[in-house]
Parts: sequence; C-alpha cells; structure tokens
Amino acid sequence: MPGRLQAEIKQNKPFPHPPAEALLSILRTAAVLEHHLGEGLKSYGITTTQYNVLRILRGAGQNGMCGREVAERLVSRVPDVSRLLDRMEELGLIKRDRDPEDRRHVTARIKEKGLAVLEQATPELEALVLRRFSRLDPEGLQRLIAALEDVRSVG
Amino acid sequence: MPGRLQAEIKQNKPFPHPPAEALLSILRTAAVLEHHLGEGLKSYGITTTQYNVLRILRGAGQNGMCGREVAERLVSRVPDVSRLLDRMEELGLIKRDRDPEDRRHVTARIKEKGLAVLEQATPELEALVLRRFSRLDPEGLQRLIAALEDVRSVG
DNA sequence: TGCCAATACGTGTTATAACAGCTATTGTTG
DNA sequence: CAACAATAGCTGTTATAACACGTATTGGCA
Repeated sequence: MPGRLQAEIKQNKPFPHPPAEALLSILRTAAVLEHHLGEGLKSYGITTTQYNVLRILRGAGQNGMCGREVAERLVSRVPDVSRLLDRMEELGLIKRDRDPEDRRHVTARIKEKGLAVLEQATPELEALVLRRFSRLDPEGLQRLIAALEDVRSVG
Repeated sequence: MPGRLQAEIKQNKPFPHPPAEALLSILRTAAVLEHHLGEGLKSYGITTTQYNVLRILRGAGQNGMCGREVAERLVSRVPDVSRLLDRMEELGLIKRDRDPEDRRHVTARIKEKGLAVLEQATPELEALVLRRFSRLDPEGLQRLIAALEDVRSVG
C-alpha cells in the first residue's frame, strides 16, 4: 500500500523516512481538525481559540483569571492575549476588571453570554470529536496520546 | 499518573474522556512542532509554508506547477496561493510564467536561490525531526501514522 | 528610602490568513 | 457559432498572528 497521506497531498515519491511522514501526519491531521472545529463553531460566531478561552475561564469560575494565566493554559501559544480578550469583551462573552490587590493584573471572568455560547456549542463539538475518533478503540487512543506525549516531551 | 498534558496546560480537572484528550494532544503537538520548525527556518528567512512550497516545486522540476496544484499538495489548506507565491517571487525563490498552452494557468518554478535555501535548511530540519521522534521505535511510528490516518479518514 | 529588575499589560506595526467577489480564458452544449 | 458554465488566478477587505517596544505597578535589595 502506497500510503494514503501521499495520495492526500498528491505526493508520488515515497517518504524518505517514517519520522518525516509522522511529522506531516500530525501537522495535516491538526489542520484538518482545526478546520473542522472552526466550521462547527462558525455558527456561534467564535473561533477555536475563543472557545478554549471560554472553557478556561469557566473553569476559573468567579475568581477569574489574569491574562498571563489564560495564555499559559491555551493549547497553542498566543502572544497577543490582550487583543484576544479585547475582542471577546466586545462580543460580550467576558468582562475584565483591574485587580485592586495588584494593579498590574487584569482579571478576566466569563459572562452569562459566554457560558450560554459554551453550553450551546459544546454538545455539537463533543459529537464531532467522538465521530472523529470513532475508529480508534480505547487502547489505540491511549497509545496515540502517549506517542504524542513522547514527541512533545523531547523539547 | 495525572497525565502530563494536563500539567502542560495547567488543567486540574481530569479530561472528560479520552477522545477529547487525544484531540488536544494532536492540536498541541502540532502547535509545538510548527513553532519549533518555524524557529529553525527563521534564519533562512522563510516560513514553514514557504518551505513546503519549495519542496513541492523542486519535486515538479523544470515542468513547474500551477498554483492550484501547489495548493492541493500543501499540508494545510491555503486559500490565498496567489499572494503566497507573490511573496516567494519577490524573495527570488521562485519564478512564474503564464502558460502559453492554457493562458489561465500560471506555472511556478523553483529558482536557483530557492534550491539553495532548500539544500541549506533541509539537513537542519531533518535532524530536528529525527530528534523529535527519537523516543518512538519503528513500530510506534507506524502505529502513530496509522492512528492519525484513521482520524483524518472519518471526514 | 531610592533604585532597579521583574511582571503584566497595552500599543504600533507588519505580515499573513480568511473570505468574498472579479476578470480572463477555456471548454461545452444547444 | 453563441451563450454559458467551469477553471485559474487576481484583488479588496477584514481579522488575526507575530513581533518589538512602551508603560504602569510591584517587589527586592543596597
């Protein structure tokens, strides 16, 4: 079998070595998933990054969280959290207040509208994710997770 | 073990279910790899997307390739190939000529400078990739590739 | 206390991604 | 052959990512 990723990106030559194929597999799969998730969220008017921020802030509850903490918890590094939160505040999804204890911090909290969007969008995303991974059994999932963990932990 | 991805993104609660963890693993790993590759390419003045285009055009040889074909072969979907190729032409990496056979097509070809950049950058990237995947044995690599293939092929 | 580094944000700017719409060229079909 | 659809590419615009730098606030230390 010539490998389906080769067909997907219309590559004729065989891959020089498996690590390169694995690399491309990861990048391409992530691109596909990101695109798919983005499409699913489009009707809610938010991006995947914004969805993640909402989940993070919901997890923080009424205490809220400052911008740096949000940035640390994001899946992919975002060097411009200020304006990301700006936009979300404009959309009415979150609010921000300067922390009176340490006036350098700005504490962000999720608002009702943000919670509502999260609750509406999540079931759809869950279903989407379940379908995506439906061909992998529990053991396959764990192996996949562990392998990716190995890739990241090399640094 | 509480799972290292949870520590990485400072998540305290356990993941609701393995597919969600797998999804985040893929997205996060891709982000890390993309960033890492981007850093490696920075000294050559090109992005990972441009590097991919150079590889694609080198593969096409003197026949070159039209923009639509390049787009199809890219790892992640790029809806704006015209300006991507614009920039690469400005950098002197490629050249473009309108195809006299079918004047709708614009055939792109790699230039000497593009080949030179490719030859300089590739060994560094290869080393980087090999190190990244060094903790996976051949079987682990094949399983990873197959699992990601399963995820993509659900559509 | 006064200086200085560190921290957390904000801002300015450029580059690129994403989306929609437009033009030129070719193929198709009545 | 004329009209029309399909294809390939370009352009305009907005939004976002990425980077560098500036500002306010705090904490540490001589």
